[in-house]
Amino acid sequence: MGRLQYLLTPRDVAVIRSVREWRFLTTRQICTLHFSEHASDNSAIRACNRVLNRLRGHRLLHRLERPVGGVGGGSASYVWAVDAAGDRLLRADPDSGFTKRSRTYRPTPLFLEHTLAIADVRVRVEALQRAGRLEIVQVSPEPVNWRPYSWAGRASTLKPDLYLAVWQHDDEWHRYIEVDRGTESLQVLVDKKARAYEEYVATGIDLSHLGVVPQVLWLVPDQRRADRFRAELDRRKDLTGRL
DNA sequence: TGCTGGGTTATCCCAGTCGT
DNA sequence: ACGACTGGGATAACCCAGCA
Repeated sequence: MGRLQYLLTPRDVAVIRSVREWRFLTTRQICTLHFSEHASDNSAIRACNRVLNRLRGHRLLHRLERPVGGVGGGSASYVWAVDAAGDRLLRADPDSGFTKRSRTYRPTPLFLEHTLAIADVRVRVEALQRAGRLEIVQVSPEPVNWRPYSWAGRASTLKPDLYLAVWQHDDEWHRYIEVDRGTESLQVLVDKKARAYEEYVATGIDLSHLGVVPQVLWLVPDQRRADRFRAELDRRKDLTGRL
């Protein structure tokens, strides 16, 4: 690994770190995050592909089988994960924060879609920052953003999909983000997830640590799902729904 | 159902630039 | 001079929508 380190540019390492941090990223997402300085989108995507294939050649990154389907026509982007050498590289750096070994595995399509959707939120926020619309203060994926807490004498862990703090319009916004792909039943969503948020906020942990109580942002596929989610939330008399 | 056009993305190839 | 990187044209591969 020692020699390989000297063959890598800071951008190479940043790409590997990003992929490890978000578990899976598409070529397009990596391009938006790390190849924004090119003259055109075409140049950026070409440069991105070259770098990704070079990293794949060193077994730093692993490319998943080409996913069939996709939105809006065209072949879907490749999906990337960290390969064995990339994982060793990150763990060799004590400052990277990655200490546990990450094994390459074949994710289920549902898990992959959900993970990529979360990463997509992060990429879109990055694009908004570049456009000068906001300033990212903190963005934390799982498991960094997990919040252990104790409720009614039982130990639990709040597991948001994403934690986001941004500076916008002279105000700092804190949000827990839940990305719903419409695949889980609304009852489960409300009874497990929404209830967990209410319990966690009631402990007052965030208020004492952050000085604020972040709201929960639920991202749903369409308006119909949003309406049904709201109705399901309103049916629970013990949930305030103000989060 | 099969064909066609249009849109998107990946890849190949060549030329130019830059650092060593 | 050489290798690595970058930019851009051309083209292949793939999917979707519309139409007969």
